[in-house]
Amino acid sequence: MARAGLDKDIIIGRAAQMANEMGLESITLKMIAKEFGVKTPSLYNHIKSLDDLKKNVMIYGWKQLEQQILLSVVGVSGYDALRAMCYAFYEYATANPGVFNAMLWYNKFDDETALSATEGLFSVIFKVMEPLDISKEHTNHLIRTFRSFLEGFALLVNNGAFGNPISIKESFDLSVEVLLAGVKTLEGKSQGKHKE
Amino acid sequence: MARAGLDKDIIIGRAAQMANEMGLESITLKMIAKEFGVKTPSLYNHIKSLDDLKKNVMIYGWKQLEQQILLSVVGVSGYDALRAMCYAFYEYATANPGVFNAMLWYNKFDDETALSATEGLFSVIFKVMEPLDISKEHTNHLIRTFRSFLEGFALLVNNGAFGNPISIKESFDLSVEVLLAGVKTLEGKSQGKHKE
DNA sequence: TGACAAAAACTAATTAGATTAGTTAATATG
DNA sequence: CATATTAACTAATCTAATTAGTTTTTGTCA
Repeated sequence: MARAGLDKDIIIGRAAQMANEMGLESITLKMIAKEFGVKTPSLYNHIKSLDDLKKNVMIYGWKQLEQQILLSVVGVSGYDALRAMCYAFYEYATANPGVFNAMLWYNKFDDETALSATEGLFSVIFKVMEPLDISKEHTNHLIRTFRSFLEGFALLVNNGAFGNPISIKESFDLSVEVLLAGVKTLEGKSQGKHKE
Repeated sequence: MARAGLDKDIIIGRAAQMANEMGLESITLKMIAKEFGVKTPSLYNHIKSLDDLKKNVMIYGWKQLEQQILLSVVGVSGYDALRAMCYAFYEYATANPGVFNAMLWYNKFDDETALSATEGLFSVIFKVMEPLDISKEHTNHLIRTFRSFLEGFALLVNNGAFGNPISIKESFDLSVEVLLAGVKTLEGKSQGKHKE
């Protein structure tokens, strides 16, 4: 009955890795316990439930992604920075499909922890978009535009839902350019609804 | 032991409805059986498994969506038709969150049935985009662009992941205009990589 | 150092749900 | 009407999550 030296972070890290390897839905507490040479109920000394664990994997993912995105924009600015963030997102999401899956599904806003997991990322994105000549309100909407596209694209790639033989990379490249071109059309405009 | 008059389509329809009401993940065979006043194993006379049922809900959804999209473009053409399709997608996906969820998750391309569920929809989209002055190859990529954005946006809305107080409808409106503006920049261009 | 509180494992048991096997009753078809 | 098929049933199995209650380590402090 020697102790296995487990703790919450170790379990989260391993669960994340296993989720990437075999799919988020496939991981079970039994499997995770086995990885550590421990019986299933022992995990409950560190986590609240399987659902709680998956939520923690979600937070873990957003933190990692924030780091990657941060790295991607050092020394880059303007539309190039926006583009760089898109690629960083895509690379992380497709390289970590299980974790990304958790990021999609446990990312309800009603959850305080989920909120705090993404607020750092948001402030980075805001900083990158600030120098563009785009109104604050448009920027808020555009973040949703990009987020939707990026999460949707990665989801489809990870699920193998793009069946056509045409190149996925080219689709991504073109999509990003189309989005950026669309954003440029908003330069200098304030939001339409303003009664100024 | 009177027969309940079940058949596959009836079960799929009810499962779809229940998925919309309580979430795809929450439905169980026990609950569905109860709805019909039948014991759980009886369902197996009509479906192969719970997973099979969810896959059928997915197909059911794509068929319904195809109808809605078709309706949305009668008498409309060009960019207006593209815009109309976006709105039809959004309305269907958010009005049917459980079914949409199934559409996202069971839509692997490796599946013959999944393929056939969406090919009708694709041909509609192609027809709508044909009159635009956009190369065939760009069109293929752009379909992925729109699909990614639309699935991503609806996913985020349905999950309650947009926490900001800013209007979701305005975000969608702006996003669609940004995408359309981006698409217009491709008019008249053939794909860059061609060695002609 | 030794006692003890807290933490981490464990075993045993419960629950829930999917699924399978084998049985019986209703229905449709000749 | 006879019978084959279909649809329902009961009983049982399996898997996984979770809880309760017990034992063993381990770290701390007098």
